[in-house]
Amino acid sequence: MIDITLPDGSVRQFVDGATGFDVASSISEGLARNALGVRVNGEVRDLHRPIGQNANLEILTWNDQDGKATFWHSSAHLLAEALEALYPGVKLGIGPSIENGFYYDVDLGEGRTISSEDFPEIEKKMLELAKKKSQYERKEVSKADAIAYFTEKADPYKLDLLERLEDGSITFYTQGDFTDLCRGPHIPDTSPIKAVKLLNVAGAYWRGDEKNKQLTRIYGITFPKAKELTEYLERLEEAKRRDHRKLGKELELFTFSEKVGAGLPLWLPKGTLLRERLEQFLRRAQVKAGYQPVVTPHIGAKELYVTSGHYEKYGADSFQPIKTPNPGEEFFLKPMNCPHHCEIYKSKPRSYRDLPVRLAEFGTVYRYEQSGELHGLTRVRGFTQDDAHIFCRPDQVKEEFTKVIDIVLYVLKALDFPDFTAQISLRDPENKTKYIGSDENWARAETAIQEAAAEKGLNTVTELGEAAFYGPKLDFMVRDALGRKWQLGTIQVDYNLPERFDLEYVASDNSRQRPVMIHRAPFGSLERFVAVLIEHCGGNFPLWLSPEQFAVLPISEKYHDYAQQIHDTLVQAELRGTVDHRDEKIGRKIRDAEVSKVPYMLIVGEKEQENGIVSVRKHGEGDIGSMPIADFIKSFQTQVADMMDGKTA
RNA sequence: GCCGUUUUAGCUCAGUGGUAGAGCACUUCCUUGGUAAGGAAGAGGUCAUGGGUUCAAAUCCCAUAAAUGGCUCCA
Repeated sequence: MIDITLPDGSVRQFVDGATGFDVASSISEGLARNALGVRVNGEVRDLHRPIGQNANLEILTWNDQDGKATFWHSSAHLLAEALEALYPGVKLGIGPSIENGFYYDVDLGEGRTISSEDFPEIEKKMLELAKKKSQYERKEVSKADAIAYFTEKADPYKLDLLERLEDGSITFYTQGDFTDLCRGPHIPDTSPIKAVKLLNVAGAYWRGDEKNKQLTRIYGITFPKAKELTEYLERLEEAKRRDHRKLGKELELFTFSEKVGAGLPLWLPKGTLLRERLEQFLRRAQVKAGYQPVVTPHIGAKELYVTSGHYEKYGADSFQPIKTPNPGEEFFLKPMNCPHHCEIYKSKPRSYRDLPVRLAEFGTVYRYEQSGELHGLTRVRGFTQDDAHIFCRPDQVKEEFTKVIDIVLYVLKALDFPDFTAQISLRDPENKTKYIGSDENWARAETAIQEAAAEKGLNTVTELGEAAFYGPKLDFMVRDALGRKWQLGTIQVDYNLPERFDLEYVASDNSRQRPVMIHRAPFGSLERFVAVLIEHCGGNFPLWLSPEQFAVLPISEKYHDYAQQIHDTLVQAELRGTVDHRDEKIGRKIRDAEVSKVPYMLIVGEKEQENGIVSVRKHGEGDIGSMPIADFIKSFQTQVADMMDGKTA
């Protein structure tokens, strides 16, 4: 008999050959029906594989991320089965599950292609195969047998994979007429796959190496219920509607010009208002947190980057040097602000009493990103970091880290990103030599980060080996309104630059000590942040950020003077907005203001002019009644203050 | 950077080897209208750029650029 411990802590006994399915059945018939797999002591396995030992066991269903992954991985096999049926001789690469769905890399052979026009036929085939309720059967095979099988099948990619696998660890999975080399696990049979949608076809190199042959990658997603597929497709549509590239154009926030150059955004007046509001917001918070604003040039002499080490590492892949009439003199566009800030630190001797020194700059930097990487505002070649560098003593790292976390949390709250996690990136403990800085300092900083994050109650994920070579870091990953993940703010400890720039402070014992440097950017970059914000709020910005907070809409030109008067009063109260002077009917003016997502429309005609009031219409909600202008201002300001948590106007 | 796709008016997009199209936006006029599109007229294009094939190219071919979906990359 084996003892099975369930997630609620209860322990049940089963016969030796018992499977996850038996455990699920003993709990409830419904659970057994919906079970897709099991997690045995943390390892995801097939539902029908004997457990074979005492274990902590969890039944995985569609509601579990690992359950979904298993479902999608099994769907990838189903796709492969369908492709083999429809495209005889197709060679298969790999077919994993991904965050939303799965893909399979295939080699169709010379002259054959698949396009989205072929999807319906493949989808139909998949559904037809799924209905057969074929079991996914696991079989352990010897390496020799496996090689024989795929040699027979003439599948070079599977043979390539097999070369790297050890005998004794090889398993095959078979469903219907299809057998694949696969570690598993899989769902019990194909029947729960009820809704299938192939999404995309793209090229991908075998093993991600461009020297290898390019395979056709087919992306798809499946669901146990047709309704869920419909909802998923609706979410994709919504994401398209919210695409910052589309909204950026429609709301006149930013543009690109081929003449100016790829990846170099031009901020339009409304986008600039938005961006400046964000800057101002953070600048105020930073002043309160003891930061000192600085300004540094957009270029730096080559020597600066030789010292920082960036010349050696990135020089050849960057924008190339700017030459001067003076032979041999070279400047680089700055790819980051840190070296300049190091030089500011060095501008005078620093005492331990002076630390921490916190230098902040909205610094515009230029990086020559690969042409295929450019994407709207999220990946550009010129962008502005909300950068700051904190130079502190090693014993201050934790406190400084905590304070930076406070700023990031403040930003996320004010901008309405309630759902986020923090990723702590530490050294790879197996490979300490590839990192710069003393073991002691690393240990200290890593502990400091973990403690600071824990004390702030952050929901964290720790990744070993993800640290930069120069120090550990903490990245904030937000989830937007559509549930997509974005990396935004970052906090990084740096032991490298203080060393390279020979930064020092005089300690209490008059010795020279090395400060620790902390890089941090709560937004990451203004470009990227604005892009994420646009998609998060679908262009309906928080009131305090909205480039155009109100539009005064006169009923006819007889009320233009009164409308202008209202506008001027609001501008005096530091609200931003316009008067719609066009010779159009009120319905038209309202429609246009709604489309451009203006939060408040103030309609003025005879009635308003006589009584000295405005009729207020709220975006997306409609008429909310008439009031004196002072009342409107007051309610407006209260709303803004609430959003900012009363800390900033 | 690599592979695929795309590029026609300010925007969104039709279109065909033989005189360049629509809707919206824009300009002017009519209309002075009360909570999501009033009417009419007009103006606007080297069909991304450069080559080639052809009697004839926006259309077919090649190159370049940019955008886009992926891959690789991201100090």
